[in-house]
Amino acid sequence: MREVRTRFAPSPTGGLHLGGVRTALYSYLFAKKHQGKFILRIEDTDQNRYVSGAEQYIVDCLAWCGLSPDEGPHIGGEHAPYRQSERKESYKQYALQLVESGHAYYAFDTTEELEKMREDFKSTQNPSPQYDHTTRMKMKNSLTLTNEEVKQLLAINTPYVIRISMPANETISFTDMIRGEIKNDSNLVDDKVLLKADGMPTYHLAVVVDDYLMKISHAFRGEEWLPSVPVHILLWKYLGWENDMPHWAHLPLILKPDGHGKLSKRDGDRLGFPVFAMDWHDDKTNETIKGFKELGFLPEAFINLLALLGWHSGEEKELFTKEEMIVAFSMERVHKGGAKFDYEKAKWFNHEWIKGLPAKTLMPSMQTILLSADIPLKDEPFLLDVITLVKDRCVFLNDIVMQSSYFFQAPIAIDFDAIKPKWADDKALFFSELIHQFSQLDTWEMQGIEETFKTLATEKNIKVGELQFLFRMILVGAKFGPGVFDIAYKIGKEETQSRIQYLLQKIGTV
RNA sequence: GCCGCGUUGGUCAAUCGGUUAAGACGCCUCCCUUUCACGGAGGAAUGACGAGUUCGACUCUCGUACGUGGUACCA
Repeated sequence: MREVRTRFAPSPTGGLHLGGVRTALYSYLFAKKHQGKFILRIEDTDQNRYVSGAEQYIVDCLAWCGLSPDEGPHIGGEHAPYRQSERKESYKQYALQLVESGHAYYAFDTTEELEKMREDFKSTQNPSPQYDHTTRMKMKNSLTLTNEEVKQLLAINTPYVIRISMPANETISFTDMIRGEIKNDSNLVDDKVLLKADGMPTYHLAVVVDDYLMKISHAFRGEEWLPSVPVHILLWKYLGWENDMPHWAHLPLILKPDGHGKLSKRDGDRLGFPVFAMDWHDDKTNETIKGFKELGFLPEAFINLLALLGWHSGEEKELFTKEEMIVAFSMERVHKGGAKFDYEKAKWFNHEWIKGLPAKTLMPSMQTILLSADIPLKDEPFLLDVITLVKDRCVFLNDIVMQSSYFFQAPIAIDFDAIKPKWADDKALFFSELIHQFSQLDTWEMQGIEETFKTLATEKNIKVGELQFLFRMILVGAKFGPGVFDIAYKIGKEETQSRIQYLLQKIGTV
């Protein structure tokens, strides 16, 4: 069996969305499962849609997800270059080879002439006429022109494209790894442009040539490519590479959670969740579109949730590390139907991952987040303890700010509305007495704090629970966080006393 | 319009001819906790429709409906 080589071949036109990352992920998992190589190829054949910075962004996203390619434009490899714009010259010879063998032809039609043809042949039965076996003989191309005329046009540098000549009455079939045998009628496929007027290949030519040259064994891509497979199959055949053709797999689409359609880049803002792996800044509109990374997703959770969107191991397990996925993954278990993206489930994956990872692993990223939120951090052992205490309450990494800031500074806002109904003179007395009793403590240990608190409550004949609630409001300022005695212990005796003192003063004035 | 692909609870999904049709997310109830979570125990909710094959169909076949993709010198 030949070496497994998969590729991820995005166009650098903007942010990398969920579907793209998933295609990369499946390609990566499949390659790694079979001890193969995962290649990144940049398909920048469309000059008009090219966006500078997008390529580096793609590389960064893959790195963040832990899907680093074995070969690619930024690292090289034996089949370099990996950027199609840099391979421009090599495509033309193949296009010419096809003209030579009669499987392709020159077409000189202008945009206007093409539009006119579409207009002329338009009917209710056929609202979108194609450049195909029914119309090609009415157009301006090397099939309708004499050899002399063609030579003439070429000699005076008339712009031209090279189109594939789709055969009539052929059934083109192939086996898709996910969907099984798929048949297409060649009559229904148009004469796709292979080489554009600017000399660049279209996707159709480029993908075949590069997959061949780069020895790709398995080609995965989105389901939207299914209709053009016949063109690609024929190209492999006409170029004489049939035996080297990769195994195809067309991945199901990721759909919008509401309404209908393929999940698009614009759905993010509209529906309030990210669709890009990382923040994407659009220079044209000067807008930044939020990414999963910046929103506080762990890369482990991100690829985990993506993997399960269209693939299922067959077991009940849902949480997978990348290594586990490599072992469990198989193309046979990828679904045929599209999946609607569910952000709630995505959050659940992240929450599970945060709960599952040790505080130490989480610390670097959480530290960065806290620092950028201007939280006055203490030493690392202290931070580590705090993270251990609160991480289970964080759905996003960024939640650490809200969940832990009161460990580092007195609460900025106190929910007095929640306190007042429960406040009374005996409570005030209790807390001022508590400050005093805490002062008597030789050591500041959790057990001692709790005992002191409860003994005093019993003495004063006040329900412990009620006092604990108030104590929480004093220390945290709101109704959340871990056990109050944990918090008091962690922030220290002085700070605890000072927060009680502060409230005692404040409560009289509000 | 035509062509391709698809269709199990609201969502992700198991099942590969015989089950009370798993499990997860979300939702609801209760327990734990006078906080927010976590955790625990329960609950509601499903085979698009119609034929056919078969002793038996969610599973196979066909049709219909619906969804989705394509129908570019974009990928």
